[in-house]
Amino acid sequence: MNLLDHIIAIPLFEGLSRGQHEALARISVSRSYKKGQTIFSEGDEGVGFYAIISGRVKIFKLSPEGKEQILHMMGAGEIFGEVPVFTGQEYPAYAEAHINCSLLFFPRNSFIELIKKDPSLSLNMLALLSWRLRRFAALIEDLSLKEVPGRLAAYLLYASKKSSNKDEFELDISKGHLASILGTIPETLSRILGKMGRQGLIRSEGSRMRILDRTTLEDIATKGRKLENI
Amino acid sequence: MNLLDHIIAIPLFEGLSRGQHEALARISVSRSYKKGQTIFSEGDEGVGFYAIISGRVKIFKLSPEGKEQILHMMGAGEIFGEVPVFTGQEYPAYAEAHINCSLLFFPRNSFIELIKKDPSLSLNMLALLSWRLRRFAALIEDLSLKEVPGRLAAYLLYASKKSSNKDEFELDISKGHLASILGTIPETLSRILGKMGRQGLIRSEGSRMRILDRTTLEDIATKGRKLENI
DNA sequence: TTTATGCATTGACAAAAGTCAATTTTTTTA
DNA sequence: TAAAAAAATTGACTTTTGTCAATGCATAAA
Repeated sequence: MNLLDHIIAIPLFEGLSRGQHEALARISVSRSYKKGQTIFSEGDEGVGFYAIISGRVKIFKLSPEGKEQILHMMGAGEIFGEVPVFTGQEYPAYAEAHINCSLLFFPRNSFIELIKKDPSLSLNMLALLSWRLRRFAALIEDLSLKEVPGRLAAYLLYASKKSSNKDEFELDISKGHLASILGTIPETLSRILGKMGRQGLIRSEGSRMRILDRTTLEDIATKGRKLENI
Repeated sequence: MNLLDHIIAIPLFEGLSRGQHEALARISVSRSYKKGQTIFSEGDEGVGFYAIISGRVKIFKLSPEGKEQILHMMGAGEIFGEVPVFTGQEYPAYAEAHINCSLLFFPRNSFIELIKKDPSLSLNMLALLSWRLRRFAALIEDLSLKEVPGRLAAYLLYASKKSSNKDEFELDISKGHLASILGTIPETLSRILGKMGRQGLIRSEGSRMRILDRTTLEDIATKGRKLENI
């Protein structure tokens, strides 16, 4: 697959003209990262943003003690590092290759030039940022208004919907990472998964999950219903 | 002050031409809200966004039990409700007049027309959304990686910086609202303020706050240092 | 002034989540 | 395949935060 095809496959650039795609191809830079490699750190100068051609990228914050809160796990076609492109400041979080990654880098200045000439490109970008704000608002709501079982139930329902909408699915991240996404620690996650299993809500074998009682999970996720203490 | 002057005073529209300001004036609609009145609810169709001419607006999420998490408290010159303008969906949170408000409403379709003709307007909008993302990322970090004393210390330092950067300042919201902003409840906030007072970090008399030991507060806010148990 | 009304504070207690350490399981790689 | 490393689980315990109820305090209305 050549560069232009990769660019056309990025949803952010959907609906743009051939000429716009070519202009984007001209300013983009291909970069590869090995699993575990840092792409940028919080506080680094925001010199441009990235699109994922293949691989997965973890975006996260770190506490002083080293605990991480994952903000996103991103996959092919997704964009990250775009915030400082428009505020002209540092990256607000860390980005790390979760597996080997092939990325396209778009330098800030060239991209701003392009967008100035091109309102349709900026409308796509506005939609992307708005989407992200919506997801962040939901995450803030979860973190502050729900307890861990509620956040986990919401995640499981979301994950099952995302992967074919069947009751049985495979977690595509480790449980340690899931704990971080939920804003908790592996021990707590493990205990709650255990409780949910004992109550017949789910079956969890390694990364293989099966939802057994969707209704109760939904009540826990959205109505704040509690888990029994078994 | 007339409509055009109000529009010129909105930071989002900074740097735009006279003609652009006039176009914005033409599509805008003046609206007033009394203290406590709902401006929109989560789930309402996103028909446009608002700018605050005067007053304060509370943007918040509600848990099933009715507990609220404040996402923003906004004041004159600020913009809210812009997310569904670009994603074309519902408002993702509630907006309520915190005191009597005078607002300008910008209908979605007219605004999109304007932005399509005008890259500089969209660059301003992109910067605004990016700023907001940055703030949300910081809030997520606080909620998931810091305990309540850390979040409170960060808030106090921020509030003192915002209001003249002196050690003494006035809280411009009630303590109940502050608790919600910090993702906790008034009782917990009250206890932690008490502890901080007894340890000589702050003096809190009603809404009048004085910072006595900035260094320790900073350690609590950023390094996860703990409060003594007094 | 007196009486409401809403907000803030305090105490006793309960629940939720985190820490630390030990152990088991899984995955990696030598 | 075996050994080593990483990840997940479990138990005992602590800390943090929330709940409920009572009380105090201030502001505003009668």
